Amino acid sequence: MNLKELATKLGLSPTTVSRALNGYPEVNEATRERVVAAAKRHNYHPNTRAIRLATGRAKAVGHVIPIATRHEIVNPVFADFIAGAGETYSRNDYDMVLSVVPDEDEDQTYRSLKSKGNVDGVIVHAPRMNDPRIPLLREIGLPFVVHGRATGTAEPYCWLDVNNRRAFQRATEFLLDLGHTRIALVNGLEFMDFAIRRRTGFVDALIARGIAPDPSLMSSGEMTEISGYRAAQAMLALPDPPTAILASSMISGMGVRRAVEGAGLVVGRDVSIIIHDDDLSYMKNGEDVPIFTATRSSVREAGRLAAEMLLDVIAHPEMGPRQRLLEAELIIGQSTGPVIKN
Amino acid sequence: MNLKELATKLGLSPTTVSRALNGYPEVNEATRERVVAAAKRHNYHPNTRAIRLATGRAKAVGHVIPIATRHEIVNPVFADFIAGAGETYSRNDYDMVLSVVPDEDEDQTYRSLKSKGNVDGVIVHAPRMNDPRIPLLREIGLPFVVHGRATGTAEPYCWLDVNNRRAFQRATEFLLDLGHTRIALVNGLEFMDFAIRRRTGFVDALIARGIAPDPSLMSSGEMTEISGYRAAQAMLALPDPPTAILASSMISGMGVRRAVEGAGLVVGRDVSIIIHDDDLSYMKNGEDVPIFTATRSSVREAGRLAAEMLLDVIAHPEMGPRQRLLEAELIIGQSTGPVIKN
DNA sequence: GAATCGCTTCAAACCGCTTTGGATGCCCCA
DNA sequence: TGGGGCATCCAAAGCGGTTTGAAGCGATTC
Repeated sequence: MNLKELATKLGLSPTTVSRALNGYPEVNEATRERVVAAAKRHNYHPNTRAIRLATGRAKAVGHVIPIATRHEIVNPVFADFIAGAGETYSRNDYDMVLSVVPDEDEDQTYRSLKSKGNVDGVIVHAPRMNDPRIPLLREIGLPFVVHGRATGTAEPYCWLDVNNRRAFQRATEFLLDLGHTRIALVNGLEFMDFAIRRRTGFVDALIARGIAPDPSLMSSGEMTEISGYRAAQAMLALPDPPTAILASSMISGMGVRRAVEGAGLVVGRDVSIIIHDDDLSYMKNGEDVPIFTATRSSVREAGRLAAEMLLDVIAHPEMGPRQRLLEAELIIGQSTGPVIKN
Repeated sequence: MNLKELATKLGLSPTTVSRALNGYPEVNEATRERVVAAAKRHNYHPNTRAIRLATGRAKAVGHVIPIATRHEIVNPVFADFIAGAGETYSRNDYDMVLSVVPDEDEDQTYRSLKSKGNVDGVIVHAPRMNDPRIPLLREIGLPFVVHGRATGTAEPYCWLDVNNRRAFQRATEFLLDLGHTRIALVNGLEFMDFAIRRRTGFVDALIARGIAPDPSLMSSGEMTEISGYRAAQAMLALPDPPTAILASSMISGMGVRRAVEGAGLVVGRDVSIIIHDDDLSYMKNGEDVPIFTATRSSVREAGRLAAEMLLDVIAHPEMGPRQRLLEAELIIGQSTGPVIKN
């Protein structure tokens, strides 16, 4: 069943039927009801391909996933973000198209997405310092929203980010207030923008209390269990080991916990741990793992909001770049406690 | 730059230009080269929306992700599968569209995907027994490939699956050969088809050796760390605890390991563990976690192959349902050893 | 009673490509 | 020398919607 057939069946022109279904004002209310009823009865759904050609809009949004950087993208955080964004798209009748490409093709993928008209906009994932994708997308004129920020980019652009600096600053202050002075950071890869900001927050908080950051208590690596384990294990073997550790994710935090327990120490008593909790839907802090003190910010919610922002940018590009900074909450769990004096 | 403009610039008709670019034989080779060169020079890319309308094909494949079942779908296994399938789509110039919908809307989503013409086919994820999606998709005539199988479905359909039964049977036999007789299964949710098959393989192997399966050594639940931990912990507390445990995933296997170590036992000596390893790209057995003995089958490769199968079905529907059964390999790691006699 | 106006409706153009059904020119052979 | 065959190329008709410009018509206005 297509428009023309439906129109014939109703004894109306395609024009009127189209307008009736799309809520245009210049059609008689009685006619509209007749049309809507017939559409439902005949199970008529306008052909998306035709709509797209006629309107010149794709009604679709792209997410480009480079695959050589194997750890940072195909990961649970990404899956949750996608799930959140997908909810927004479904609600707004947009398609979400994922492009999985070798990362040397990423540029070309954006260009062809634009010139072939597959999508109306894209979400940029995992920004790095001076991320080249931002000037590229501006140049080719493809609307975009960055999940995170890219330090070093001069021109304003759309982004949605968690206040990573502030979150880690607060977490560090919380540990300092508990009397800890030997505090370690098990960070993500520090070419990622979020990791840079987290370290900044951590360092700032220490300096504000007159504590010089100790390089041997700061590590950077992939946010895996083993990576967290190794970093923590090495630090705990130092002559002057940390009494508190900040981990950049729940996964690496689990590695940290294993290292602590493996050293015969008790989490929350001998060593405090604070993690950053992305509130992953398949691995809840306190439900799927024993509860950690954490800076929490739902990455799924971030996906929802970033998608909303993108749809808004697509609908109203004239309104200029939007930005939004989400604050993480500090959840007090059982993995932290006052420093033990001896 | 569109077809008409390019044709004008070349002094040719759109017909000829289109044919030249699409490799049709009825165009002079010299002309074709001229056209191809001009297309490249002007960076011409045919508009996807127009192609789709004109050809009546979507050049896109759908993956429907229901969201209420929070654990089973938005999980790392799914992300890896998607990544694999996405590679295939990119190579074949197909779009991958993800629909994230509340699971009560799943039926309606398939129907509208079909009638609105957004996709040419879909992949069905996480099949259950007598899965209603299979008759539905057949009814509405949307080509599909199931990742896994649905026990109870009479009519033949396309699927790609790992031989879960055989894999768990072999793993169990391996443990039996090491002298274990108290072997436990920490399975996934048993309304999922793959979990049913794994249990079957496990039970069959025991019975073949004259061992009656002990219900208290068989658990079923979500494949999370904590779930594996709890199940193993309970089993180890039994009067006659297992000396070997089969875990349905690496994640739950890590929980099992933690329970074993927490009970003061040594993995691979006091208690053997075998996991099923989906060969996840962000969490490699032996690289990101200490090496487990495992039944291994790459879910990412499964994604690649399932996508290829689907594209093939779309291109040649007349060739009927295809099926493909992948065998898992048995990887001998350090988490298994002969039973200790006492 | 003619001109005007708002409310409805429609015919036709258009989006940018593919594809059908010729048309043209040229060579070859009877 | 005329007709058939082949190699090229093109005009025009879709694909299934949206959108522009205009028309029909009863009511209102002067």
